Amino acid sequence: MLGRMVTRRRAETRGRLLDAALRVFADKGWGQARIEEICEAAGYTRGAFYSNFASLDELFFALYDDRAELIAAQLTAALAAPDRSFRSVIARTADTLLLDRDWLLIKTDFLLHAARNPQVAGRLAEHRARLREAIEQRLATLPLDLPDVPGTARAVIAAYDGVTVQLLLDADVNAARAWLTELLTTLLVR
Amino acid sequence: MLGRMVTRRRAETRGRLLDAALRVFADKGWGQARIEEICEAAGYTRGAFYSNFASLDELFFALYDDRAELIAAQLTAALAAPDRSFRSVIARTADTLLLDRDWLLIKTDFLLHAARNPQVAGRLAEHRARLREAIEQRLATLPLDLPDVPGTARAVIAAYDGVTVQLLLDADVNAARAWLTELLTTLLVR
DNA sequence: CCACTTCGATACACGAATGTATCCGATACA
DNA sequence: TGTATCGGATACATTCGTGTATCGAAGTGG
Repeated sequence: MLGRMVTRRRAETRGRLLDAALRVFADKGWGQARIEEICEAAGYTRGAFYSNFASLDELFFALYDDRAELIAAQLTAALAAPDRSFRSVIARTADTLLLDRDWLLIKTDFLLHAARNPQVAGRLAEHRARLREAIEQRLATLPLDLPDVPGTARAVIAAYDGVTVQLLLDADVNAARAWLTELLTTLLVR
Repeated sequence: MLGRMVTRRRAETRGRLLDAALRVFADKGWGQARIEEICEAAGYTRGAFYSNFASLDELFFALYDDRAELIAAQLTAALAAPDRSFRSVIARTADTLLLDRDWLLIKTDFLLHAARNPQVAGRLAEHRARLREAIEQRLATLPLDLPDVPGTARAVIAAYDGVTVQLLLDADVNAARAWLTELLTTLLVR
């Protein structure tokens, strides 16, 4: 299994499994997702799964890492773009962070797992640190004269997490974005 | 099973099962908690369980309702007590809301379940509505001259949810309380 | 104090999900 | 195009958790 050559067919299968897993995990939750269900959603049988992953956890971790990477890149890009006002920074940040409810579901599953397994928590902490750092750097460049940039960055993340809960419950992405925008404005403009 | 007489022994068993379930659910999570493990933690076998509950879900819902009731009562009491300053209101609110990390773990499990099952969401919405209402009423009596009381109440809840995530990750209750206090102060005093 | 009820323990049957071993078709490469 | 390797399907054994049926003991009321 080590140093295995990655053929085109193999990469294709792996990709389809990951895509299907995203849907199944979002739908059923990590704990209730079944290997067979993911395979079925991807159009394979369990043979394909065990040929590509050792366990469901391995698949979940791979999926989480992929997406976390993607989100971090998107946020960094959104923050790096030039802006007229910091209000537009806020708006774009809110849009970027609240793109995908499925991802929030999976992320929350992962959060719970991390909360119960300290060794898993590291992966999540790393991801959050990246986001926080990107936010801190952007905050420092805003014409806001903030007394406590790290604290403000943490407040931004807390607001994000708080609005995430709201979005998970009412599934209204637009309302959540407006709400996050309002919260961030309150936190930053005072 | 309907209209069953509740003997002392029965109430005792049910109570022990609920206590044990709280620990097991907090430890393993709803999806991974096994009936047998709960019975073992309570000092019974599965016979006792099936004599008192029809399913694990029924037990979980009973547990959730009990605790939600308790928390709501605690918060209402904390908010009702007379205070010199609103800063002390904030501090006591923060203390009340962040008493018990186990409860936060279970509540988050429930949140995820509600996010995926609209019919379950009602229970949670009801609980949250009670908390929000208690907060709104208290906010109205504070000498703060808030322009948007309902909005501020929602912001308070968002801050609570945001800090909850932080507490789940680093398990530092004192830090979380200080942090929530700071956030609430920022939101209210401006 | 005895008969009767209830509660929880034990034993059993069943179903679901997993992981592995094996096989065959597909794919890459000479 | 022939051949060797790889990838996924299939079948099987096994484990784990559930739910039910039954039994004995503790508790209850007359």
